[in-house]
Amino acid sequence: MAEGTKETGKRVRTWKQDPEAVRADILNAATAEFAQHGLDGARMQDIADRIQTSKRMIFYYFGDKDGLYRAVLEQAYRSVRQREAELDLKGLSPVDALRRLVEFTFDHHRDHADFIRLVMIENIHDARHMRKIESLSGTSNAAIDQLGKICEAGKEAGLFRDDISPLALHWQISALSFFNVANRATFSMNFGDALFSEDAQKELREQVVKSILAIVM
Amino acid sequence: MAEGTKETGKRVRTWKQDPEAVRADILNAATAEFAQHGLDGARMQDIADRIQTSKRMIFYYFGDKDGLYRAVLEQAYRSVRQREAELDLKGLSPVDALRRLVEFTFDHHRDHADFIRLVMIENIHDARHMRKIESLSGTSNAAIDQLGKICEAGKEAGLFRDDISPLALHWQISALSFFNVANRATFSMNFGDALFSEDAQKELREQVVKSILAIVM
DNA sequence: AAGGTATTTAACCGCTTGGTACAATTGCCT
DNA sequence: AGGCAATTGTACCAAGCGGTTAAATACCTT
Repeated sequence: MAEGTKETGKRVRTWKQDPEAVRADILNAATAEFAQHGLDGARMQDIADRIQTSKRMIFYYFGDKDGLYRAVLEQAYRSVRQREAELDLKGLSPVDALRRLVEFTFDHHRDHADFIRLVMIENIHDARHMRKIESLSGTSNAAIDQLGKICEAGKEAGLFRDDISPLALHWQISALSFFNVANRATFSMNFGDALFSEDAQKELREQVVKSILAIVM
Repeated sequence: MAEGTKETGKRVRTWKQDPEAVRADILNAATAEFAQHGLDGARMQDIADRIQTSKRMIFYYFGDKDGLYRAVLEQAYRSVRQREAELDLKGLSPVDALRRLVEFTFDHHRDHADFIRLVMIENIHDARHMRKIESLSGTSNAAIDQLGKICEAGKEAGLFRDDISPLALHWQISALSFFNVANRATFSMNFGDALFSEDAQKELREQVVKSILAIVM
């Protein structure tokens, strides 16, 4: 095992059986494990078993369970924020931009259930661990800025109301997109899974778009 | 300790130091513990410590940790459904009834954070435990019926659109009310806690009402 | 080639935790 | 009075778990 010839891409693989790759593997395995079982439910041994490594290595690279969890959380947030930043709304009218943003958020949440679950888990812990991560402690966020710009443009064009709060708007977009993924299990249990077919999801997404547009117009 | 003279209310206290009260105490303590720490994070010893009883009694009454958790979940859902059923919308116009229902849901979620947390936890477990509870396995639910009646009345009065889905409507009401409580920690972390002041919450609630009304009208 | 450092393996450790064995106690019934 | 079943207290256990010790291995430096 471990031909020791994996390529990270940049570095010429100085020697090591590519410790950065091991680190990355552990991080990904841990992400899956934590997302699936929560912080307390996750097992270090099971994380090691997901890849070809030993429990020892996890402690070697991440210190302890909490450190690993924090690293997972940090990477997850960083990825999401990056993908958010990549959304290009230039050239779109305020209405189209808003629609696009909502659709993107709705789809993005659906496509990244692991991230949603990590956020659920972190909320169960009252965001205790997030708070310790410096790179996440800032209250600034590109998502709000993006939304703020759309709102400004909309107001100037006389299309949107004057009293819109980008923050409250984001709150609502997030709420609907988040719930759709986070509470699927219990919602289905209580009311059936009719809303989660592909067709129903499309309708739901459109309902969300219309809801948001109704708020600003 | 245990004067052995507690009154449950009805029964004349045949003998025992009121085992039903003990059972109820355990259930309440367990509810708090599970809501706070999750299924895996909860400690049987800590539950016992919350009241004047021994770990032994918990196993005596509930079998094992899972059994206790299921009992907690069942009681929580039963309470919520009962309170939902007590909401009286008779005599209100469709619009007023819907507004009232939304406001009730929003407030109810806020007032029962423990229940919300239990649902979050159960979703992390893909509703695995709920599924084993017969009294919850039915897909029927009074909330939808109530909403269905309002929609019917609204349509007949020519106030509501024809193509409303009570289920999708409930989904949206739940989503907004749920997220407000469930994701408060991470949302505050990311965007500050401006939306969670009393005033902002009132505005948010009104925004939710308007959103829902916009869908049906 | 030798010394040094980063990485990896293998075995191990002690505490926590869910769960139990067993006896004692309590009140009811006959 | 004495048996019986429900309830409770005490002490305990085996397994699982996060974390560690110690030593080997691989590569780099000089």
